[in-house]
Amino acid sequence: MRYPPGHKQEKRKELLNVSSALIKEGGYAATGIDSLMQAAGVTSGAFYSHFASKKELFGALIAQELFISREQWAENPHSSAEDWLNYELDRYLNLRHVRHPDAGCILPTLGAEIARADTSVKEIYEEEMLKGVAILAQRLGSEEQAWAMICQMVGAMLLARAMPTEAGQSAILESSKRFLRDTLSTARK
Amino acid sequence: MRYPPGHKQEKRKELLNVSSALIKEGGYAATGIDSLMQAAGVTSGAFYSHFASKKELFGALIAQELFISREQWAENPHSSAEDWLNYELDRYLNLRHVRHPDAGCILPTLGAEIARADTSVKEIYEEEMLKGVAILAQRLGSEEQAWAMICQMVGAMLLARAMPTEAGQSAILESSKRFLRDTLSTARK
DNA sequence: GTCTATACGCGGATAGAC
DNA sequence: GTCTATCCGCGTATAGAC
Repeated sequence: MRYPPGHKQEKRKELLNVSSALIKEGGYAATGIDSLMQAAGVTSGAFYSHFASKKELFGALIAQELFISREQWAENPHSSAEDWLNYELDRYLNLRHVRHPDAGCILPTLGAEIARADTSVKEIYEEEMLKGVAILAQRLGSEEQAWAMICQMVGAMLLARAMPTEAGQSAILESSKRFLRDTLSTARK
Repeated sequence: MRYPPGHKQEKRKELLNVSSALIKEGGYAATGIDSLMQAAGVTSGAFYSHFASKKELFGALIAQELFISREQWAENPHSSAEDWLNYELDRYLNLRHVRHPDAGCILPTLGAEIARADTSVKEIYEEEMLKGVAILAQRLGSEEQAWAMICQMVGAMLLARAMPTEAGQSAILESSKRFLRDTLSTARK
């Protein structure tokens, strides 16, 4: 069968999207290529027509996911510093995000596995993170505050997801939200 | 089932200690019982004389590790709020901790896997975390600040460990440290 | 309690037909 | 490109000897 030009690139992207959700849900190490490809409607053999290895998939997944995260910042409609911040805090630190890691930020769910990965994977992570911090620093006024905001949100999501009850999850989310709202507000300057 | 005699209790604790280090290093799912028991000098068959399953080990590991973390807070020699805080920030947010997850806090390295575990495991996590937050809240003045400090430190360690270079790791650690130092200082009250 | 041996399934990756 | 079939190793857990 003959395929239209660009078909392979599109198929690769499709496999990547399906894999991203499943790996964010179940973890990188724990999710096999078989189940990823089954979810995409092909067999595991087809995987290697698009990726050289599972590690390459991991790197591509990180780059794509962090790119998407930055795009979401750009969609924030508010111009005032305070409104912009509140919008971001509500978008990240909510129970829907806690319950759906497959559709959320890659950092709370896969950060520890990136830390255990090869240097080649970590370099992709670094490059994408530095782009994000640079953008955020323009909004907040300093790179220090940009890193602090990211660490706070990622840590809160990580610890909230491990809580067995909604009450416990909310306690963590709301604490971090109020804390960032107070400490990053322009009123402090 | 009867409770084991003292000798068995000690052996169980020894297995737990060895397992903790290896699992914090390599991840819970990725580290097999074979390699854990090999490091402890026994065979995998012996494991099941002390634990009903790998999940039970995971729960016991979480309880023990979070207990140890609380004990470390108690060892802080400073009485003034500012000195106490600076001591904790330096103890947690440093490059040695980044480089040695096997000897460090369980939350950055295993938090995501706790989030994916059974409710029984999460309940152990919740119970131990609430004890810790209560202690920290006494120091900082509110539970909100206690949660915020923990989330910030855990998030910073998670994201710093994924950085491929020491410079990148330090940028994150120092940002979080200065941020918490400024925002949690008693001067704000 | 700990050992050896084993049951049984899933992991990543490859070869060759179509 | 995708399929089926397969290699080979590791995963948890159990059975039975000592």
